[in-house]
Amino acid sequence: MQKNKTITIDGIDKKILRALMLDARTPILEIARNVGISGAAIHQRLRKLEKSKLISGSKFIINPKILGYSTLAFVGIYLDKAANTDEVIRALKRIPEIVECHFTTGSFGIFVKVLSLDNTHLMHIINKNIQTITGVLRTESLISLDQQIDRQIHI
Amino acid sequence: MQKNKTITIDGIDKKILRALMLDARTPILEIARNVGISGAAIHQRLRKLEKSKLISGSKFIINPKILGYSTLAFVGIYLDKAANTDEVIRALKRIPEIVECHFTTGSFGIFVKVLSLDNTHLMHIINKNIQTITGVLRTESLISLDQQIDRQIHI
DNA sequence: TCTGAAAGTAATCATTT
DNA sequence: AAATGATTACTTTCAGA
Repeated sequence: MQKNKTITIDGIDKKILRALMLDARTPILEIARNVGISGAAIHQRLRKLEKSKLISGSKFIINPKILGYSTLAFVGIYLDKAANTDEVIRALKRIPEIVECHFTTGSFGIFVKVLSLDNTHLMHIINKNIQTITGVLRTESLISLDQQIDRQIHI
Repeated sequence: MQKNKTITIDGIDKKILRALMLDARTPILEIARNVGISGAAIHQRLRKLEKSKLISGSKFIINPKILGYSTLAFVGIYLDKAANTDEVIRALKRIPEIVECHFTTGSFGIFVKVLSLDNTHLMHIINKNIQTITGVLRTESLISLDQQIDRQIHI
């Protein structure tokens, strides 16, 4: 168990975070001008926020559609009572189209988010890659026809 | 409908993308040294990748746990046949704890991802904020006990 | 598509409040 | 603890190969 110290963030921290949550390459000096302190001060605040682990990193966001990945699906995976869950997770990690994987409450044990080229490709991933894992009983799919919201927690 | 031109990316583009997908503030010159071309050339390639929309932006990633958001849940929302879906989506956008929202195939019409402080808070969001929207019949929740995979499409 | 040079910006550090 | 100005390293743009 990790003990995460709580942190107090003021209005300046919020402005810094809001700018960088939208665009990780927002110029520091632009933020500095907006909040009225020096670039070096913004930097020190960023280091503090990173140290507190409130900022867990930064990423360039890739648009999967440009690579032909047009189908997004959620797949619930029902596991055998005797299934070795660690083994199942390890097998799921080896499927690159799986971008999220959760242990969940409810009827299925594992819930994954899958990016695929099309429905045929999705079917292949489910039938050939997921269903063949030892311990997997059956799956239930939900295809996202359109995503309306994609954001982070509000600060 | 948006027409996205397909793009050819070579090994250098892949190296650039892989570095920046892991850390959006990786120095361009560090990448330049790794791949053996100038910083200016990396820059031009980045502009090409942005223009193609393969790169759809960059973000600082906030760790919700540090802000006390320890419960992640997926909620399936069943809609009335007569529901005004645009109205429902608009109402969902006003709930800041909803970070993803999808129109989906299958029994429920809408599927959302919710970040909440704890189970009590989640219950409040479902009962007071989601169930009260006109057109919403009932909901079905799935709580993520542990997330094992969180990544982007493999390049 | 690449390079090297020039101008602007980021990151670090010693120092001050 | 949080800010600043100076210094070094990096990013960005541009003319030209």
